[in-house]
Amino acid sequence: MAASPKRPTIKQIAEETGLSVTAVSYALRGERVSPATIERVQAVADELGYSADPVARALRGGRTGTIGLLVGSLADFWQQTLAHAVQRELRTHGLHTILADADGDPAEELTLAARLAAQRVDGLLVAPIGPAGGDWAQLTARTPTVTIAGRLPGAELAGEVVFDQTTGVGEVLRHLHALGHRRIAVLSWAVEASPDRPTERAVREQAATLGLECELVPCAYSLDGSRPLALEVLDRPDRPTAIFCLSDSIAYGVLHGCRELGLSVPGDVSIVGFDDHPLSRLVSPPLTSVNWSIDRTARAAVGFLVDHLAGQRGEHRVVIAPSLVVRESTGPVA
Amino acid sequence: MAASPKRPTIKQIAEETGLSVTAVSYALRGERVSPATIERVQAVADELGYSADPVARALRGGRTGTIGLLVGSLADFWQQTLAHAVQRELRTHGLHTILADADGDPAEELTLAARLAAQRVDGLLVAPIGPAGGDWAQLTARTPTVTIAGRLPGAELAGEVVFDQTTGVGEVLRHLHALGHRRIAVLSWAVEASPDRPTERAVREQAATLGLECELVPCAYSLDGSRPLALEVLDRPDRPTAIFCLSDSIAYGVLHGCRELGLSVPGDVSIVGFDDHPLSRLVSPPLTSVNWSIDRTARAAVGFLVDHLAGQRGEHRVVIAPSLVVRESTGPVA
DNA sequence: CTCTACAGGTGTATCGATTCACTGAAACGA
DNA sequence: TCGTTTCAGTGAATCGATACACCTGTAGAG
Repeated sequence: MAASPKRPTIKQIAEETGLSVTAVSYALRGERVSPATIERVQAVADELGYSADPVARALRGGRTGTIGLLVGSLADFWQQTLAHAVQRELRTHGLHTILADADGDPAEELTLAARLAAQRVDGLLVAPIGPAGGDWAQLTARTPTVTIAGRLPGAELAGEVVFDQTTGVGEVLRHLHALGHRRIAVLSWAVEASPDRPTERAVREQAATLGLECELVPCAYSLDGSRPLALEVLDRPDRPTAIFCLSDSIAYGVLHGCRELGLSVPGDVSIVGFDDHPLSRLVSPPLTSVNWSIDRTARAAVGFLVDHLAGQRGEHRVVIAPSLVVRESTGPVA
Repeated sequence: MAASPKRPTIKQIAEETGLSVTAVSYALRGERVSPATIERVQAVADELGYSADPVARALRGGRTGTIGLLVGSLADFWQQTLAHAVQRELRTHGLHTILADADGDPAEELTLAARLAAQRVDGLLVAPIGPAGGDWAQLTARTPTVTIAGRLPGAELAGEVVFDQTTGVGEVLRHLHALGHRRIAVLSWAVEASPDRPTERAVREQAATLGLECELVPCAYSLDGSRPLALEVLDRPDRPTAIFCLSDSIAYGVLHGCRELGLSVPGDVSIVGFDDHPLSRLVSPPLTSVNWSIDRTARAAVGFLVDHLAGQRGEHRVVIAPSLVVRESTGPVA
């Protein structure tokens, strides 16, 4: 093979055209120099297949056209879908994506975000798995940051997409209450990291109001994490009549566990999820869940960032309303 | 808030310690300078919270510790899972990931790969959606590249993870044949882009051998792409008795279509997938599919790249064998 | 006919880290 | 004691693009 030919630089164009590097730089952006020069430079650039080196440009301090996306756990199906939606939305704005995955470890989030910022992303989108630790003040002061369904301690935000989890929890609990359920297990993730998340608080408060007996069970975020837990919970003598999972991924594991135990859903136990992943209508039985429009979420988050980058400082907080989708995994208590 | 304090640089450490920038640079890597100096520099670096700027380092030409991962379509559930597995595997080697998503457009793949390379990734992992267009020779000569289940025209590879699709197709067709199926629709993706992929060729050849009537139907890669197609195929008077989907995502859409039409699976029609996504055992009915171990795939691909970066040029091609997982979506023809 | 303004360029410092070539001093063998 | 090697460290160039300060020739105003 030929010795790897280096990619063309602005310097080569300068030599080719007999101009100075400076002139070429301006010409490529269509500034200051004469139309004739611009055209000549463009021609040579096209011929050489030139494109500006993003690394050099980043070092100098300009825009990189790249946004960092930090997700709490790519093992979660919903966050996978979110990642795709955000990536696609960014692309419509001509922006590229760098994805980092904390893989379920909240302690990693700040580190990874810092790493993304160091790569000179123009902005940061963070969908944390729980209230991350550390102090985000410095980082967010330097890099415009938008959160998606999560809080960052000390952060100064360019935008915020909030899920109205309180209302979502309320709809689920009222739905179960109306079906006659009184003893409910709630599988929640990352509880150790943050025992007092608004979601869990909402569960406790609204359960009390409705007179429900709700037990919060900490759970791993993944399919395989929730299955053994489900087996344990369902094996008890005073088995709950319904299980409310704070993510669809968890619910899938529970469904699997029920199948193993030979329990019928919703005959023996009702199951509710909390993301409404596209596949939730296809699992067996189709999962009752709470939908937060992923498209609206992605569009809002990216919109905030793009506006901020364009210098527009307007409204930068949106609340995504939940909508309970009742399918076949919930039914009246036996 | 305080005016955003810039991140500490090597220069600041130099001033703080009274050393030259050069000395600090060496000290931070523990070379050449005296142990006492190394310790002093380390202390100051820790105090300032210094970490080397990856962009500056990249510009200079060194290793960046970052690998680019290009996937053909993040809309596909299997590729989502792959992305996560690869990301996690890279992390065990201390490597970071930049993810790019061609979003189903094979023409985008080369462009995005070039963009990743321009970001100075140390290596490239490419899971293309089909034989991508363009000439990959230049790019792959500059950046070590490993392919996952796909071919890149003109590429010189650091490694290659191949799926033995021929055998996989054979197992599926023999399974269906044994159940009595003779008229089968095969839903395939990205056919326009590459009508003669090995997979499709295998379908044609082995169908002929077994005496099966196989119709290849081009299909979009996503859930919502395959549903309408399924409706169309299943609505024909000479409806096939089985549908073989060349990805689980496609199969999910078909399952949904069957449900809408009130067709029973596998009573009225058998369905087979081709990735064995983790959720395939949970959909209704559980999907018969072909499994290619994602973990082994990710480990092999990353292994090739890591070895190549370490200068070891050994075996760099592995074939992942398929394993047919028979579940409840296939049954004897009525 | 001079003075000014401006279009159209060029030279050079800069971003942060790395690395080659070099220097001054100590250490060492003969 | 002299010459050489090693140690510890410095200066400057480099990677590619950008932006500020400056320079030159020409056109228009007075």
